[in-house]
Amino acid sequence: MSKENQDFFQRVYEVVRRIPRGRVTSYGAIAAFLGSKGSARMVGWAMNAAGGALPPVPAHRVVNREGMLSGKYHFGTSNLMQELLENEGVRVEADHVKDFERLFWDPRKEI
DNA sequence: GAGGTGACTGCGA
DNA sequence: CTCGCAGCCACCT
Repeated sequence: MSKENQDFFQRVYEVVRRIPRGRVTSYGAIAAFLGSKGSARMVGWAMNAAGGALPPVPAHRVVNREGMLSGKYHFGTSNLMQELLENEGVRVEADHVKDFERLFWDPRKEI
């Protein structure tokens, strides 16, 4: 783990923690905001490592570009991610965020 | 040291 | 319209 990697992870966490309650964003949007445009996978990996991060990172607010809960199987249980979202007022149907375009939070515009 | 994998995305067939 | 492929980069075997 190099120093820059840690920094990258920290930046990802910082952005994710700024996502307002009841809103969502995409891996690609975060990657683009951090300057690693084509590295959406790294954002996903950062979420994988976010499990033990403090303060906690609301990884459930990060979905893929279609609003699909692609990472739900990385949570404790497969339905935990959806429950967390619905608990915040985000409607989820068939693993898809409803009104995704309306709930989408773009760090490039909001920060 | 080399090859495979993946919480993604965009483009071409 | 759906399906497949290449690019991306850190981690795991």
